[in-house]
Amino acid sequence: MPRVSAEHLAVRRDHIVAAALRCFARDGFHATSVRDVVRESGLSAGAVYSYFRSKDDLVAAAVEPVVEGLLHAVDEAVLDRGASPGEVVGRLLERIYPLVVEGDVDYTRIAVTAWAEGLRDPAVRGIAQRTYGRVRERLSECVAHWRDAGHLPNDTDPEVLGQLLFSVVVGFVMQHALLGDVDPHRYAAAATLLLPPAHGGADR
Amino acid sequence: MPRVSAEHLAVRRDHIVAAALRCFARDGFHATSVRDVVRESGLSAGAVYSYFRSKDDLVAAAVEPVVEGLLHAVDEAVLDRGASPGEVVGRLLERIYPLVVEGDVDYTRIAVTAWAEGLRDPAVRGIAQRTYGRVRERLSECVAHWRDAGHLPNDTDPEVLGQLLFSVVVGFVMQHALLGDVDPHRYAAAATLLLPPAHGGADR
Amino acid sequence: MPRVSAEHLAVRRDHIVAAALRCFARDGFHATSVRDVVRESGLSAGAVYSYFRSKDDLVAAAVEPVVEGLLHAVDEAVLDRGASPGEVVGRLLERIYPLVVEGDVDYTRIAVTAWAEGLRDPAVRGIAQRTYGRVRERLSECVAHWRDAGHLPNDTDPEVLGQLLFSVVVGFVMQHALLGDVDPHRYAAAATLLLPPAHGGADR
Amino acid sequence: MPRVSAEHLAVRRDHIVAAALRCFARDGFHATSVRDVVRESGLSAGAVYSYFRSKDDLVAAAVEPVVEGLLHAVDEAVLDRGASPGEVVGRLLERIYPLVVEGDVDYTRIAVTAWAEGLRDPAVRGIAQRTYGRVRERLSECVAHWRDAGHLPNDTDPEVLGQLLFSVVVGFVMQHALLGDVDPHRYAAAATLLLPPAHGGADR
DNA sequence: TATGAATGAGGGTTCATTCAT
DNA sequence: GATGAATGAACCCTCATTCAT
Repeated sequence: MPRVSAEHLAVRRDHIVAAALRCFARDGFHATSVRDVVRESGLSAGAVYSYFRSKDDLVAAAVEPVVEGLLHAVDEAVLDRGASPGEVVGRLLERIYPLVVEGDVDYTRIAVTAWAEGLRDPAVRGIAQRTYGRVRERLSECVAHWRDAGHLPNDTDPEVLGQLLFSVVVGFVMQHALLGDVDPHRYAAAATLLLPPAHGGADR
Repeated sequence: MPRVSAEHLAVRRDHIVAAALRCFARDGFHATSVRDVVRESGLSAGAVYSYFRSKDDLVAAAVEPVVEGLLHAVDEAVLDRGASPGEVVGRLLERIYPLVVEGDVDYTRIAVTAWAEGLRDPAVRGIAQRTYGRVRERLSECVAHWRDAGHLPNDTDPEVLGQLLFSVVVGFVMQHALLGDVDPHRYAAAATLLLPPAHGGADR
Repeated sequence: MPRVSAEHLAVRRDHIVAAALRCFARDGFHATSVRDVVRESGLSAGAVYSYFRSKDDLVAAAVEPVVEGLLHAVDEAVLDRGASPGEVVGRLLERIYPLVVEGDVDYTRIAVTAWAEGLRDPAVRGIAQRTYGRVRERLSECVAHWRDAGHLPNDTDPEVLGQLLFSVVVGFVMQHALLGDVDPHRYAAAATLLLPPAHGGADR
Repeated sequence: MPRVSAEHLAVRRDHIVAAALRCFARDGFHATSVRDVVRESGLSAGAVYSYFRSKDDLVAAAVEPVVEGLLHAVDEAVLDRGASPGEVVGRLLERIYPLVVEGDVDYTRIAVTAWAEGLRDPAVRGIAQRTYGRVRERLSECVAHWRDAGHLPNDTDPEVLGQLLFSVVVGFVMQHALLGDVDPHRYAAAATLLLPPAHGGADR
C-alpha cells in the first residue's frame, strides 16, 4: 500500500495513537504491552514500529495531545482578566472535563499513569514539568492580577497560590481517575468560590 | 509451636516491606522487579515469597502503611474542632511532610505510583478508595462544623468542599513527587488561609 | 520487447551488487539487512527484490564476482609455465591485492564472511567449492610441472601441495581481514621463495 | 535446585557451552538463535541466561576453549627447538586435528564463524588478535632459531615467515571446514617439508 | 527451613518479504 | 514498473514464580 498520501500516514498514526490511548487508559503504560496496542489497532507489530520508534515514543505521542489540551484549556480559561482565580479554575475544569471523558478514553487515567511514568522517564517528566509549569504560571499570573485588583493582601504570594490552585485541578483528575466519585460540575462550582472578591473590594 | 517467634516474623516482614519501599520509591512498582527487592532486602527469593504470596501482595503491603500514615495524620489534624478547614489541611500537610520525606524513601513518589497502580489493581484501588475516602470524610466533617459555626453559607456542600480540600493534599504530593519545586511550609501556610473565618463571625 | 534495455537491467543489477558489497564488507552478511542494502543503493525494496529473489540470492550474487576475480588472477599468474609454484603464488597475491582493497570495499572481508556463510548456505558453499577447487587445481598443475621439471622429488603429491599453496592465499586473506597487519608485498615476496628450484637442478 | 555445589554450576555451564558449540558448528553464530541453544541444551531460556549474560557472552565462552586449545598445541609443538619450522607446523596440525574434530563438533567450523564474527565484534576480534598473534610469534621465533642454526639466509624475515607458516594452519582450517576434502595427515606431512634443513648443514 | 537454580511465558523490537497502489 | 507500507514470525532477553535440595 505504498505511495500513499501524507494524509493517509497521519490518519494511520492517529489511529495507532487512539488505540494506544484506549489501552493506556485501561491498563496504564507499563501493563500495556506493545502487543496489546497492536491488537487494539488491528495492525501489525511492524506497522506500529514504522510509525513509532519505540514504546516510549508511543507513550510520548499519546501523552502529547493530552497535555496540549490542558494547555489550550488554561489559555482560554485565563482570557477573562476580570475573573477571580477560583472562577478561572472552575472554568478550566468545565473546559477540560468534556475533553477528558469524551469518547472511549478517560484522560484522567492517562494523566495519572503519566505522572507515575514521569517519576522514572525523564522525557515524560520533562513534558510534565514544562506543561504543568506553564499552567501554574498562568494561574499565578491570575492570582497576581487579582491581588493587584485589591482582592488579596499585598503580601500574597502568587507562586504558592498558583501551586494551590493547580492542586485543585490535579486533585480533581486524581479523584476522578482513582476514586471515581467526583461530580465535575459541583466540584467546579465549589472551585469557583475560591479566593472570592474582597467584599467591599476594588472590583466594584 | 513455631520455630521463630511471631515477632521475629513481623520484623522480617517489615524488613522486606522497607526494602520494597526503597525500590518502589526509586523506580515505581512496575520497573521494580521482585529480584530487585530480593537484592535490596538481602534475603532470598524464597524468603520473600514466604511472606508475600505475589508481587501484587507486596505492593499492597507497601502501600498500606503509607496511606495509614495519612489517615493517622488527618485524625490528629482534625482533633482541634475549632480550627478552620484550611488550618486543618495546613496542619495535615505539616504533619505528613516529615513522614513523607523522612529517611531514604520519598513517600510522595510511592503515592503517585500507587495511584497509577490503583487504576488496574483492585486491591490497591480498594486501599486507596477506603483510605482516601476516610480522609475526605474527616475533611468534610470539618467543613460541616465550620459551616455550622457560621463561617460558611448554610447551603455549603461539605462533601464537595472535602474533595476540594483533599485535592490540596493530593496536589502537593503530586507536585512534590513530579515537579519537585513545592516548598512544603509556604504551601501549608497558603492552605491555612482557605475558607477563613467569616469576618464579623457568623454567616449573616 | 522490454521497456528497458537488457543493458540497463545489468547496470541496475551491478549497482545493487556494488551497494550490497559495501554493506557486506562493512558488517558481514548477517548483520546487513536488506533494508541496509536498499538504503545504500538508493532504490526501493521492491526494486531490489525484482533483481534478486531473496537475500541469499543477493549474497550469492555478491560473492560470485569476488571469487571470479580470484579465478581470473590465478589463470594469469599461472601462465608462465617456467615459474616456480612459489612465484606463481607470489604473483597471484600481488595481482589480487589491488583488486582486493581497491575502492571502498575490502574484499578480504567479503571473503571471510563468505566462508562463514558457506558453512550453511549450500549455494555459497557451491560457489566456494567450485572456484577454490579450480584455484587449487591450477596450483596443483603448477606443482606437477615443477616436479616434472626436476625441482621436486618424483613422489611429490601435487594435490596436497596445491592445498598448501592455496593456504598461503587463504591465510593472507584471513590475516588481512581479521588481524590487519600483513604487508602484502613482503608477504608475497616470502611466498615466492617457497619450493625453490633444485640447486644443481634440471632447469638449467 | 538451589544450593548446588560450585562443581554442579561448572558442569551446567560446560553443558550449555557444549550445546552452543554443537549449534555454532552446525549453523554459525548468527544463524544460531538462543532458542536453538536452549533447545539443544535441554534447559530453559532463563537457565541459559543465568549462566551467560547475553548471546555474545555465550559466543565468547564458546570461542575461548577453541583458541586456548590452539595456544596450548602451539606451545607443545614448539618445544623441540631442533625441529624445522615446517616440522613444528606439521606437529601443530597433527596435534590440533584430534581436538578439532573430536566428538560431535568440528571446531574448524567454529573457527571460520569466529573469523567472520571478529570482523564486526571487537571482543571476538580481540581474542583472535591476541591468540593468533601469539601463535605467529611462536612460529616466528621458530623461524629465527632455524635461521640462526644456519638453515636459512641471514636476511630471512622471521615475522613474515611466521605469517606464512600460520597461513598453513589457517588454510587447513578453512579448507577443512568449507571444502571438506583435506586429508589432515597428508597435509601435515607436506607442511613438514617446508623450510627444510640446508643440505650441507649451515649456510656456509 | 531457607535457598536460589530453574522455568517458560511474555517483554520490546527487527526482519525478509509481499503486494496494493 | 516501481514503490514502500504492511506483515507476522522470530529475534534476544527478563520476569514472577516454583520447588528440589
